This record gives sequence, structure tokens and C-alpha cells, in this order.
Amino acid sequence: MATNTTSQTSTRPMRIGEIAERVGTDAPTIRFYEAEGVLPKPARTEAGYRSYTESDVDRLRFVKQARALGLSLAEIREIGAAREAGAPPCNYVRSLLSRRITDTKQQISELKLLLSDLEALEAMSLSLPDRPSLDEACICHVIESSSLGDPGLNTKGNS
Amino acid sequence: MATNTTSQTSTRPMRIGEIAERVGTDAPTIRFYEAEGVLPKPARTEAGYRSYTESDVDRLRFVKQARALGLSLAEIREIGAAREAGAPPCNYVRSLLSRRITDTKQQISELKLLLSDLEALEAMSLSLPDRPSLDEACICHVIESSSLGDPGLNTKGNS
DNA sequence: CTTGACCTTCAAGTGGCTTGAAGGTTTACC
DNA sequence: GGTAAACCTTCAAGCCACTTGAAGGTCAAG
Repeated sequence: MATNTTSQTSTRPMRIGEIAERVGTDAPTIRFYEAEGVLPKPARTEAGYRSYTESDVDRLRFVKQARALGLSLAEIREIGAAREAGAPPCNYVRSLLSRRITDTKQQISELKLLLSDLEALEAMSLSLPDRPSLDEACICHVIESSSLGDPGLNTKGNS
Repeated sequence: MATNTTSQTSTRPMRIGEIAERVGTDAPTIRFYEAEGVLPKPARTEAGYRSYTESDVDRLRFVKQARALGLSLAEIREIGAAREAGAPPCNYVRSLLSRRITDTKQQISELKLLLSDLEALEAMSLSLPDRPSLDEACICHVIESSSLGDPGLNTKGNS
């Protein structure tokens, strides 16, 4: 005996719910990734259930972490395709990383600008009465007075 | 004489392209806002063209700036509806502002964490050869080794 | 009287899932 | 052995805030 309690090379297959829970995602997302070509089509049981192995766990974990790093599904698909074609996509991945770093820094500084705008507006809004005068002016006018919508600062990019 | 070169109360009407350019957006977006109930339906010319006034400019500017502050179309629609119903939505707007401030701070700190992860990965990726050994390990394995996908840290929220 | 710039509507596409309907399979329990 | 719960399957549509495209109407200039 002493079969496989420790080093488990035997790749016991599992169904979609189990791999989902192990990696920390859910079944619909995995099916979606497969349909999008981000994950390869897995084996099936006789009844038609998807059947995953340990290496699928690694692959799915990779996808999950790449998403958490901000890579798009298209980019992740590219990496996977290159890897399957035998070419290690290291330079591609390096360029993605460096672009993500640039973008993330940009996002952070945009959000900091936004935050200071929001805080200035909040301060104003707290110092204003609900009905400042006889005409309809109210906090909405404070929003109109913010410096955001006017020039520069593309409106895209703060989700 | 001295009609209206300065104080222009006469509200000269304009078409969708002109208001779009004045506010800094485009015609399809304005039509979309109207269809979503975020902007009121404007007057029409005999030929069926939308016809906007100066007060529509203010309203559109308000919508644009509210969007730039991160308010959703549903929230902006609410504000507009309340205003039309005669109730100044100041408290609602104040609560939206304070929630946006909280959310934005959260986003910033998440992005900072992400950035330090990305920078650590980049450093590693630059110190690694393209093919580290005989097996297929490459930079992708660096991505797998990042601390992101595992526990905690919900995957939602970094667009 | 034609060209081109504007306008109209409706439909579909984007990204990354999420949710729902309608059904098949497997497992646990009595 | 029966049945109910907990899985799984597919396909379709919904979410958000637009964006793009097709097919056509209107209007001013040359």
C-alpha cells in the first residue's frame, strides 16, 4: 500500500464545481472562459460533464491571477495561444506588465484628482443650506461648478 | 439697437451637433441620455430635428460633470426627477458624494496594492531568462506566483 | 440640381461576466 | 427501489454606458 496520500501525480479528475471552489471562482465564469477560448476545452465524462485535472487547476489559477493584474481576456488568450504554439511569450508578457504599470499609475493619479474634487464639493455641500435662496439653486449647482467636465480630462476611465 | 450681444436671455435654439460641441460630448451620447430618461425630451423643429436651448446646455453640463464625478446614470436620473418634482435633492446628493468619496479611496488603495504587485513582478520578470530551464516554466509562472488571485481581495473592481 | 454635412431611427456590438429557464445526472437517504 | 436535493448541461438575455453601423430624410452652398 502507501499509494498516493502525499505526492499525488495521479491527477484525480474533478468536475466544474470542485475546480471552481478550489481556485476561488465559480462554474459560470469557467464555462464563459472556455467559450471565449481563454481556457481549453476539457475532457468530458460519459454523461457529458466537464472533467478537469490538476494542470487545469494551474491554468485556471493563472487566468485568475492575470485578470487580477488587469490583463484582458484577449491578452490572456494570446499568452495561452503562444504557449501552446511552443513560443514562450515572455517578451509579450513583459510588455503587458509594463503597460499595466503605466496605466495603473495613470488611474491612480486620476482618481486622486477626482477624490480632491469630491472632497472639495462635499465641503461646499455641507456649508450650504438646502435651499440657498429663492431661486432653485441647490447642491446640484455645486456639482455644475466642479472643474471636471470642462476641458482636458477624458471622461473615460473611471469605472 | 444694443440688442443681445452681451446678456443673452433670448435662448437661441441649436441643434444636437452644436450643443454637443459646446458641452464637449457627442450627438449619440446625448440621444442615449434622452432615451434613458437622463435628459428631458427637447423641442423639435418642423423637420423633426432636436432643438436645444441655453438651459439644456446647463442641464447637459450638469450630467457630464456628475458622470465625471462617478455618479451612475440611474443616480443622475434620480436627481433630475427629484428636482423636477420640486424637491431639492440635497441630502441625496450629499449621500452620493460621501459614498463616492469612500469608494474612490478604496479604489485608490486597491490600485496601489495592484501597482506594487505589478512592479514586483516586473522586477522578477526582468531578472529571469526567457527560458529558465528545460521544462516550460517562463514568466507566466511568475504571474502564477503573484499573491493576487488567492484569498481575500475580491476580483471585482479594477476595470 | 447635386454634393456634402447635417439630422433621424433602429439594431447590434463592446467587455466580463451574471442570471435565468428548462432540462439531464448523480448521490444520499429511507 | 424511489425520490429529493444537489449537481451538471445548453442557450438566451441582462448589466452598464456607450459606440458603431445601416438606411434614409433635410438643408445650405455651389
